[in-house]
Amino acid sequence: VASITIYDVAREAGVSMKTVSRVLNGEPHVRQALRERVHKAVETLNYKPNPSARALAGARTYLLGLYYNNPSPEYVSQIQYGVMQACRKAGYHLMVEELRTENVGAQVADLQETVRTDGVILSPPVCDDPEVLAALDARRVSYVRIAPAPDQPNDCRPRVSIDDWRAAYEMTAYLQSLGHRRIAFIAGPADHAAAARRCDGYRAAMQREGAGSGEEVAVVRGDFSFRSGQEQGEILLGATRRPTAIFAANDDMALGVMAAAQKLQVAVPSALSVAGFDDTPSAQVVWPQLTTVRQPITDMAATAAEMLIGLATGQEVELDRQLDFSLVVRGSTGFVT
Amino acid sequence: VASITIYDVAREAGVSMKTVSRVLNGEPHVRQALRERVHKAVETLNYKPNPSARALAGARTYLLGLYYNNPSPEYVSQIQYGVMQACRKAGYHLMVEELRTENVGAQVADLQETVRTDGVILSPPVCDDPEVLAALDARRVSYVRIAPAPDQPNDCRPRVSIDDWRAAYEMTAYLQSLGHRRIAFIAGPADHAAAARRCDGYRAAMQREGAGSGEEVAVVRGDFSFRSGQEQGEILLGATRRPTAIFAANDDMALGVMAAAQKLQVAVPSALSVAGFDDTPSAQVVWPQLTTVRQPITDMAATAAEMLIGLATGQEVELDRQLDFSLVVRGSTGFVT
DNA sequence: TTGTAGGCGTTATCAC
DNA sequence: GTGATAACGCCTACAA
Repeated sequence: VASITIYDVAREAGVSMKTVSRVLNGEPHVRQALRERVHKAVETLNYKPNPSARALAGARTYLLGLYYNNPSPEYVSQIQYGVMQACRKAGYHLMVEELRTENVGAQVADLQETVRTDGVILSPPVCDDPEVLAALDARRVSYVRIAPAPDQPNDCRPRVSIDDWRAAYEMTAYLQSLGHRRIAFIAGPADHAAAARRCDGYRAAMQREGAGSGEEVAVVRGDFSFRSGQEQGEILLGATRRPTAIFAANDDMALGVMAAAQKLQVAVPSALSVAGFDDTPSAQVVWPQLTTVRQPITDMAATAAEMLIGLATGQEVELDRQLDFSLVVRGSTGFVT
Repeated sequence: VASITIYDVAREAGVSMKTVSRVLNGEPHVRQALRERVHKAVETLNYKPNPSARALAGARTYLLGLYYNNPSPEYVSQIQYGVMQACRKAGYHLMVEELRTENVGAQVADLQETVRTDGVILSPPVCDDPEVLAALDARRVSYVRIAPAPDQPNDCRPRVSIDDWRAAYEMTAYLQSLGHRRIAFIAGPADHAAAARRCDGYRAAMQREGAGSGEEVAVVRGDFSFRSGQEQGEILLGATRRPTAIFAANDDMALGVMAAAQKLQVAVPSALSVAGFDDTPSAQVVWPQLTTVRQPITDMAATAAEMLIGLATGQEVELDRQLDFSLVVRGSTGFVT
C-alpha cells in the first residue's frame, strides 16, 4: 500500500506540490482559491503528511517532550493529560521520559541527540535542576517550566505557575479564622522551590499583625512522602503541647498526618484540623476528606504545551503565565474546640 | 552546528557508508575487523543516527506507542514506567496516547496515520476493545496486550498476563483459612475481562468441596472506582447479616470499603477483613494497610515492550507470557472473631 | 503568487 | 563481503 504523498495531493488539486506545502504549513502568498482547492484535495485523499519526512527536511518535529522525575504518579498523570490535550489540539504528539536521578545532564543530552523534539516541558522538580537546564540551554532546545523556582529578576525563561506563597498564606489565614492558633507546618524537601514558598507564606500569615495572640511558628521538615507526613505527624501529636491544626506542604504528607492521627486516636477534625496542598485525587479518598489547595495542574500543563508550540512556530507568547489556585474546604478542618 | 552523519563515520573508519549502516543495524556480511573499526569511529565521533532519516528510509521508527484509557493514574504510571525501562534498554522511545471513550477506532486510525510506530502496547481496558483491535489489525500494526481478555482457543495474538482466576481463588482461600465464611466480593466493570476472571476465581473457591459450611457466594458489582467501593461497602455493612470479609476486585474499591467501615465504625480487621487486588501504592497509605494481590505490573509492561521490539526486529518471541502474582498479606485481614 | 531543482540522513537495490 | 546509487517524502532556496 504505497502511502499517498504530497505529489498526489498536488495532482488532485492541479497545483504544484510546493503550493500544497505552503497551504499545509499555513504560509502566506497563496491565493484563497488555490488554498481551498488544496484543502479539498487533502480531504478527499485523506492525506496525512509523513512526520519523518517533515522532520528530516529540517522543519519541525511535531513532537513535544515531557521530562519528569516526580514520585507522585497522580501529579505526573495530570500533567501528562494536560500536555496531551494541548498537543492533540495542535496536531502534536507527546514523548515522555522519566529522568533517573543519577547524572540527569547526560541523560538529557542523550535524549536530545537521540530524538529531536520541538521543545520540552519540565515538571517539578526537574524543572529546577541546573544540570537539566544547562544541557537544554547548551543545545538551544526551548522549554517551558511548570511551577519552577522563582526567577532571578532578569531571568525570563518561559514558565507557568501559581502563587504558592499566597496560597499557603490564605490557607493559614483560613485555619486562623477557624480559631486555630497553634498551627504546625510540615515543609517539603529543601530543594523544592515551590515548597519553600509555601513555607514562607505560612510563616508570613503566622507572623502578621493582628492575627491573634499565642501563635507560634512551628515548622518541621518532610520529604513530600506519605511516610514522612506520618512520622512528623506522630511526633507533633505526641508532644505535650500538641498543635490544633497541621498544614502540610502537600497532600501525601497531609494524608500521613491523618493516618498518624487515626493511629493515635486523635479525632479529625474535632481534635485536630489537617490541611494539605495539591488536591490530589487521594484527598477525596480519605475520610474525612482533605481540605487542601487546588493547583490547576492540568491547565498549567496544557498552558505550558501551548506556550511551547507557540514558541516553536515563532509566535509571540507571554513568557510568565500565572494561573489561579483555589482553596478546597472539606471535612478535615473545623473550628477549634 | 551541522550534525555528524553516517558519512563522517564512514570517512573516519575508512569504509563505505553502507558498511557503517550494516554494522549499525547488526546485519551480517561484515568482517569483524571492519565492524570494530566502525564501532570505534562511532564512539570517537559520538555519532547518533538520525531517527527521522531512518524512519523515512523505510526502516524501523524506534518508537513504541502506549495506548491507555485506564482511570487509575497509578496503574498507568507503573505500566508506563515498565515500558520506558524496556524501551531505553533497546534504544527505543515511548509515545503515549490516552484514548478518549468516543469512537476509539477512529482515534487509533488517526494516530497510526499521523505518527508511525514500530508497535503498540495496549493496557487494560483498551486491550479488549474490539474497535481498537480492528483498527490496528486493519493497518497491520503489531501490538502486545497486557492482561487482556481470554483468547479464543485458536487466537494467538501476543499477550502478557497473570492468572487472575488463580489469584482470586488463592486470596479467597486465604480468607477462608482465617475462618471467614461470609465473604462478599465486589466485582469490577462487566466489560473488564480480567475482572470477570477474578470473580470466577472467587466463586470457585467459595463453592469448592470441603471448604467449610455456611458459605454463600455474595457478589455485588462496582466499577473499579473508590466511590463504588464505598457505596457497595456501606450497603454490605448495613445489611443485617453482614459479611466478615470483603474482597474487592481492585484496590481502589477495597479502599472505598475501608472508608465505609470507618464511617460506620466497623473495626478493621477485628470486625471486618478487607482484601484488594493490584497492590497499588495507596494500599500502603491506609491504616491498617491493605492485604492484596500483587501483579507485577511494571514487569508485565516491560515484558510487553520487549516482545514488541522483538517482533519488530523479526526475532522469535513467545506469544503468551504469563508472569507470577503474589499474595501480599498486610493488616487489613485477620482471623474471624 | 507560483513552480523547479536540490538536499536532509538513512536504508534498499543491485552490481562488483 | 563491500560499495555506488537510487529511493524515502518533504522543505528551503531560488527562479519565473
